[in-house]
Amino acid sequence: MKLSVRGEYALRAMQVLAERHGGPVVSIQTLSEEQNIPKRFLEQILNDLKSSGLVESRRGMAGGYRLAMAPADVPLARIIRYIDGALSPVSCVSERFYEKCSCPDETRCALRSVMKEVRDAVAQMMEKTTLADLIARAQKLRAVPMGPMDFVI
Amino acid sequence: MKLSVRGEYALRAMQVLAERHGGPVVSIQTLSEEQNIPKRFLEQILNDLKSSGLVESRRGMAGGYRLAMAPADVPLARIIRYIDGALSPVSCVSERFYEKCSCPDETRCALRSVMKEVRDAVAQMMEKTTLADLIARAQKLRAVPMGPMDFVI
DNA sequence: ACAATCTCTATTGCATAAGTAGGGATTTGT
DNA sequence: ACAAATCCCTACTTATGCAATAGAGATTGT
Repeated sequence: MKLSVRGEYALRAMQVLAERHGGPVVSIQTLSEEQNIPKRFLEQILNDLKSSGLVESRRGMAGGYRLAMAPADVPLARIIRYIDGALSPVSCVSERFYEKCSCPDETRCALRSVMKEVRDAVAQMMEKTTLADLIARAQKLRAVPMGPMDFVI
Repeated sequence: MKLSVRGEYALRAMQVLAERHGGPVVSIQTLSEEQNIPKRFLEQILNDLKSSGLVESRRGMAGGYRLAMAPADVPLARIIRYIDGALSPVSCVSERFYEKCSCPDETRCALRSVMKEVRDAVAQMMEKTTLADLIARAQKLRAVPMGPMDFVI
C-alpha cells in the first residue's frame, strides 16, 4: 500500500517548484539540497515530469525547472499517477490502469467492492488536493511550528 | 499504492474460511481451486496467517484450516497489516510501522499531513470492514448478479 | 501400512526500484 | 572564444522484494 520513493521525491520537488512559482527557475542542485534527494536520481524524475508536461525547464548556466501551470491546477493525483501509476490498491478496481484479476468472478467479488471504496476515498483526496493546497498547508504548519509537547525545557 | 498479490490471496482465502466458519476445516486444495491461487504459495500464506493467530489448522487426512475467531472480529486491516505491513502510503505517517523519512522537517511537512489523511481514510475503512461484512456483501452481490448491460443476447 | 493432508525451510527466478555514471547539448558570463 | 554551470539522454548496476517452486518431514484417519 505504499507510494514509491520516486513518487515521494516527485511530490516534494513539485511542492518546492510550486512555492517558487512565478520566480526564476530552480536548479536540480537547489532542489536536491533543499529536500535531501540524490541529485542524479532527481534529475531523472524531473525529466519524467517534464515529459508529462507538468514542468518546464531552462538549460544553461542559469537554468533549472519551473511548473508548467499554476499550482492550483495540479492535483497530487496527477503527479502520482504519472510517476507511480494506479492509486488503487488492486488493479481490478483501477479506472485508468485496469487489469483483470485472478478471482473467479470479478463482478460478484465482495473484496473488489471494498477495494473500490478504498480507491475512491484515496482518489478523491488526491484529486482534490492540489499543489496550491500543499503550499497553504505548509504555511499553516510554519505558523504553528511546535506541538504542545515541545514546550518542556 | 498497491496491495501485494500475497495480501490479496490472503484476503480471498480468509473470506472463504469466513463463509465456512462453523463447518469442517477447509483444505488448501479446496481453497486453491476455488480461488485460483497457486497451491504451494497459498500454503505459505496460510502458514503465516496461522502464526498470526488468525487461523487454526488441523493436520492429517481430513485436515485443513479454519478461522480462529468469529468473522465479525476480524477487520481486513488486521490481515493486511500482518501480510503486507503498513496501510500508509508513506511510512512516516504509519502508526505501527513508522519510519523516519528523508524530508528536512517532518513536523512541518505539508505532504505528510496530506498523507496522514489518506492513511486515516484507508485505515478507517479497512478497520471497520470485517470478514463478516465481506460475507454480507458477497450475499448482496449474488442476489443482484447481473448488471443492466448483461441483458443483451 | 498407506494416503492425504499440513509444516517447515530453502531456493529460485523475476521484476522493479533505487541509485550511479558518462558523455553530450545549451545557455550565460567574461 | 572560452569556461562554467546547467539540463539532457541513455545505459548500467545493484539491491530488494515478490511470486512461486521444491523437497523432506510430521500428523491423522482408514
